[in-house]
Amino acid sequence: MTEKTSHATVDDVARLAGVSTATVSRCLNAPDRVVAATREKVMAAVRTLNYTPNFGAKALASKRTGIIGAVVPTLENAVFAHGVDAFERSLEPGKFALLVASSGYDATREKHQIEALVARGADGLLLVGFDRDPAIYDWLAVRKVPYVLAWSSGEQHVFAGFDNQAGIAAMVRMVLDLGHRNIAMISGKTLGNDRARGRLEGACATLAEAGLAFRGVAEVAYGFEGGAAAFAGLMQDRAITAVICGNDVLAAGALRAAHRMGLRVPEDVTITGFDDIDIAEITSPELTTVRVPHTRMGEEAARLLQDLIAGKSGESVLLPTELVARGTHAPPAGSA
Amino acid sequence: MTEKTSHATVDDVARLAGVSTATVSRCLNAPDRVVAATREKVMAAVRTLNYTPNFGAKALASKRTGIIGAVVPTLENAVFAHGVDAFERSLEPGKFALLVASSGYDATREKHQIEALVARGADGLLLVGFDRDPAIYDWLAVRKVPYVLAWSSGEQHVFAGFDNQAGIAAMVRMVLDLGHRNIAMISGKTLGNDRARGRLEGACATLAEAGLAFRGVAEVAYGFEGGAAAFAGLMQDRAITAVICGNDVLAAGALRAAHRMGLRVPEDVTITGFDDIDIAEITSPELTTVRVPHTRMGEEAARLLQDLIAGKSGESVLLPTELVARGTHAPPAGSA
DNA sequence: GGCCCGAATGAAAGCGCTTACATCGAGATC
DNA sequence: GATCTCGATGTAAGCGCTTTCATTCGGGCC
Repeated sequence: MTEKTSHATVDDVARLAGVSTATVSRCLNAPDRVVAATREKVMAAVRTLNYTPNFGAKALASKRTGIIGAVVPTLENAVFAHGVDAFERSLEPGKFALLVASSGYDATREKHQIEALVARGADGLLLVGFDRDPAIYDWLAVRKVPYVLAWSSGEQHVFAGFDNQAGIAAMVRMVLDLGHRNIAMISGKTLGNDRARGRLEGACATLAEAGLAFRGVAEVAYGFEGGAAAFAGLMQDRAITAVICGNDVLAAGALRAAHRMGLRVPEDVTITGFDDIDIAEITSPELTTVRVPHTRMGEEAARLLQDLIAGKSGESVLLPTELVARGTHAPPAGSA
Repeated sequence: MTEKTSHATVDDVARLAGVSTATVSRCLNAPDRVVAATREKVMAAVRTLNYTPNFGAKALASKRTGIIGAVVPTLENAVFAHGVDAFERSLEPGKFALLVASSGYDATREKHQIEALVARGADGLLLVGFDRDPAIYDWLAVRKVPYVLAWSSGEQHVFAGFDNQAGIAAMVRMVLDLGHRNIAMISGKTLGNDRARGRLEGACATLAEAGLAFRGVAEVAYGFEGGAAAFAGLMQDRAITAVICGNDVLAAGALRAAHRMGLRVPEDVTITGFDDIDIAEITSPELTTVRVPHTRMGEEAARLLQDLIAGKSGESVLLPTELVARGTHAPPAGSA
């Protein structure tokens, strides 16, 4: 039983090892700048005293915390959970740790969260998408906090993302090629959400190229319920033979609604998703969707951000999306 | 354009406001200990200088960081993503932030992560389950880091969780009542995982009470694939009429395997899950499972941990689980 | 009217670490 | 052999904030 309640400090270690505190510090942070024999002594002292550096003191003196912040809309969305998970795994172990905050898709809350993370000394930030008050970017610039944006692509900032417009365009094109002409879309909320907006716009544009327009568009909150309700609403229009969804969760909801309405998928109606998260493989039929490399994106974002923090310049990474044709698409019913 | 590159400090604010640094500090941390007029002056100065307290200095001087750490197996598992999300949302805003680390279900990695979080000055920790090297608990005790365990229940530690054994027992009992006698189980890896072990043991015990034993047990890694493969293997034994799964993901995998094998669920085989995560509602048929209040658990854990950090005593919280009968269960085929 | 009390504020001592700079020696150089 | 060089280590000055203790001042009370 150790009686002492307060922790050992560098001074204690230095005294025990018979060296100066500077040497102790060097042993811990730049071992190669210390001769082997000395290092042994110090490390032995560290072990005996069960010494752990004080975080606050370290941060204060070195002006670095080794903390990286991430603000995502919510971890309940598998897309972000996976991305963040991969991001965290790709952080140099022992050097960086991940501080996570969620905004609940609320711009004001996101701003607070960013401020909170920076207030906690975050060395860098991972943010989702581009849409946000320019003042935030200015504020980050003033404070010299590097950041990487993910799940989108653009020119003004460093990002690790993909092209939402191009991704959905490929899907819409496939649906058109199948022969569908009466198409509807279930989109996520586009306000302040460039991912949802990009997908909606990309889809509209592709349709326009073919001289068409959506037969109906519903913009709903993220979740199975939203997708289900929107689908039921849209299908009042019996002419519709295909429904493009802004993400897999919406599509899964739509699929469930279709089942309940007694509609056969894909015979009666084609339903497509976006993201290719796990659930896309366990619906029946399995979901035709657009694969987004969430894991890879998390990894690239981590690499990028660590580079920026190290003072290197970061080259944005644009990852490819890929059409995954599974079981929820088919030519429209009439086309025999 | 502000030319100054270094940030304002308490001294700058104090000087501008014409007060002492002590007063500035009070204004920021205990506003009611300062007279209104003074507070106004100080706050004005804070605004003009765009002042943000230095995190390291604050942590060093106050011996608190306002950082709470959480180590979960992985965020890819919706169960933990939701729990952590709720936990984070329940942290007193502005006061605490969440540092998340994942262990990948690896005990050694978990230990490193715990150490890393504590090294980063975590004021408290959220951990999953009980199974871990006792040395870790000792280490935390020595360092006086409070922690709360979740997703399990037990006596030796403060927890916010539920009874895995009781939860699965209810399910097994229902399956027995339905008339099934030839039952198998697909369990998650039990090594170092008290949740999986509790479920497996709870199920075995309940069966034993009825004088029965599992007709087969497969222990597989988390994931759809594991569930699917295990199901295919187990069903070599054509006598089996019901398969209890340790969690919903395994069950969804099993369900997919059943579809592919041409088995009808629930007519040919009953499949049950555990957790009641989102996917339980979008499989078809929808999954019969055991609901675990993940969100509530995250909230309770946050409350509990914040109490502990504040020096209050924490009363563990045992949350109830609930059987959710949906579409994947039925009496065995022969029982007409 | 003098005294005491408490609220508001100030002075200054750290908190534990990093790091620029100084120092010390031993080998290299001529 | 004296001087120079450079690597290893020590010295000590902060980093920016919180907090204890002291001080001041305006009333209330006898």
